[in-house]
Amino acid sequence: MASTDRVSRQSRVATLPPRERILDAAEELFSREGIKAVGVQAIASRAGTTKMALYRHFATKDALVEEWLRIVAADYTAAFDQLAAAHPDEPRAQILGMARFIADGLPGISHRGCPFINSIAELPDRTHPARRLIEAHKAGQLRRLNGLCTRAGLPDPDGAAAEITFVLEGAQVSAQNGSVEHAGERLMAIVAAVLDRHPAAL
Amino acid sequence: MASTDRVSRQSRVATLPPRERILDAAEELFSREGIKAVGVQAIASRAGTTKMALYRHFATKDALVEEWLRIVAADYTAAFDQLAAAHPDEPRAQILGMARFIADGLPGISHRGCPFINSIAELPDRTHPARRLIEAHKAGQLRRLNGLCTRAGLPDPDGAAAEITFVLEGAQVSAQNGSVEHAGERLMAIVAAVLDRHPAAL
DNA sequence: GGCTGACGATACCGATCAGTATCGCGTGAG
DNA sequence: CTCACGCGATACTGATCGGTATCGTCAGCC
Repeated sequence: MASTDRVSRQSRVATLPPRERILDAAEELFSREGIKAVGVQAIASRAGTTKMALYRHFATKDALVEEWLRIVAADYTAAFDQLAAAHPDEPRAQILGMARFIADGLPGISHRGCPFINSIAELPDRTHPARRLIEAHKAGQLRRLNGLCTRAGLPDPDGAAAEITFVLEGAQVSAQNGSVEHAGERLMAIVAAVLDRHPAAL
Repeated sequence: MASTDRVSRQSRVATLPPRERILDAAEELFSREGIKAVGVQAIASRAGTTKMALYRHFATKDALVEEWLRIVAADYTAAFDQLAAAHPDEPRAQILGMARFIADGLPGISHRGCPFINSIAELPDRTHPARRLIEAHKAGQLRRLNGLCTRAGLPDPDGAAAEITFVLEGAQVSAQNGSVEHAGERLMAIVAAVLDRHPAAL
């Protein structure tokens, strides 16, 4: 009856229950090498356990992939929710905060890329649960951006939300392939310009 | 990379030499399923030949991947060169042409994504020849855009080139994951707005 | 104290992978 | 005519894949 709820991201790795260690190992390896490139044996080894233990907690490798992506998506959502709570009536600050969150993440994922963009490349089947999860997450993110642009009083909130989405995704892709330097600063400048293009209603 | 090119190639599959049939099959399967998901046997079968014939023309699977990406990159470069030849002294028209080229390609790759973005996700090793090829291609594309923005008289050509790059990449990602509707129209409107934001020097 | 169930270790399964060896056929060049 | 060679077909190698079976051990709980 061990609680499966989120344990704060502290380095008590050695004492973490197997399921959490497996998810940590999966996060590490899937992000670094890709889904198909990583075998369940490698994940189990890095988690300091065995394949059998892994399969006691996850029915299949696909289920583990799905759970990993679910956690990543939840982390993003939580960060954005926190932003919303910190700036409840400042949609512009929330949008800039989201951009800052992505921009600050760029060095960390540098040359490796966004887990969603990378994973969807390995999930061509649109009916795959993990792919559905990614698409739902991206749709929700756009919906959030759309609401913020509307509340920010932008004249074309749909267009602005689409543009910001493009720029956020594109910055991650360009940071990964190394073509654009200082992608984070560029990203922030562009999003700020989109907002500055029209007077602040709030 | 134009779809008409691929179609015409495919309709004459029966008469093409084995090497070309293999490259066509690789294009089809790698784009649709991903690199790791496709075995050399599947490529040979779809090309109407055998693994042995494949290995007579390509030393390894990696070499075939590399050659495929080289062709895709060359197709993009050829299309942009053609644009440059058609509008030699109209950098704005060239930029819009590039955006149009990407926008028109979105429905074709819909929900499958750009081959470069997808492939780089499966090539985490930055020293891999195929990855080097992608990075060089993307760097060249940004260089081209940079030159065009400069010649178009934009006050901040580096910033504009980065923004257009972000938007082009982001549109492809968003079309793939299905979050943004009418990504092509959005893309064209944004690029046009970037250019319209400053007076046309040419 | 005795039971239950999670855990680690190991060995195994069938399938598939990239890559190789071999052989027979056909065709085109000398 | 003949010889060489590209080609298709088949069979094979050794490694690795996802997933399963089995067993000994140990910790918690009634």
